[in-house]
Amino acid sequence: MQKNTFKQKVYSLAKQIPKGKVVTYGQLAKMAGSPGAARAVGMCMKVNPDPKTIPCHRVVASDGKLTGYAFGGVDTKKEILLKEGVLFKDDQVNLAASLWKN
DNA sequence: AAACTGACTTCTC
DNA sequence: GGAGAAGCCAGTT
Repeated sequence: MQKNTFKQKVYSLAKQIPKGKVVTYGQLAKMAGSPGAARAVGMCMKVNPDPKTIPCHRVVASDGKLTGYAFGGVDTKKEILLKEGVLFKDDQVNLAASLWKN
């Protein structure tokens, strides 16, 4: 199936996120080909068909804030990112050091 | 096909 | 600086 929908692009990009790095929804949406579709990106993560291959926990808000991730709350998400080697700034991710740049 | 929803972003008060 | 409202995009019902 060659639908190549926005969702598919988002998944492909999410899988390419390197360990110890994070990306914002707006950034991901822009890479997917639709800047401003941050909300759509978030929805794609929610439907996340392969949470094992799609590190949705590496996707954060524009300010590096941990949003969503109902697996246990932002607390669990923060722990995971911390183990990945992501730099944290209190309750936010240090985008200055851990923001993934394609 | 139309309307509503949603893990967002940005502006304004 | 914090809280509230409006806007934009894609998906689901």
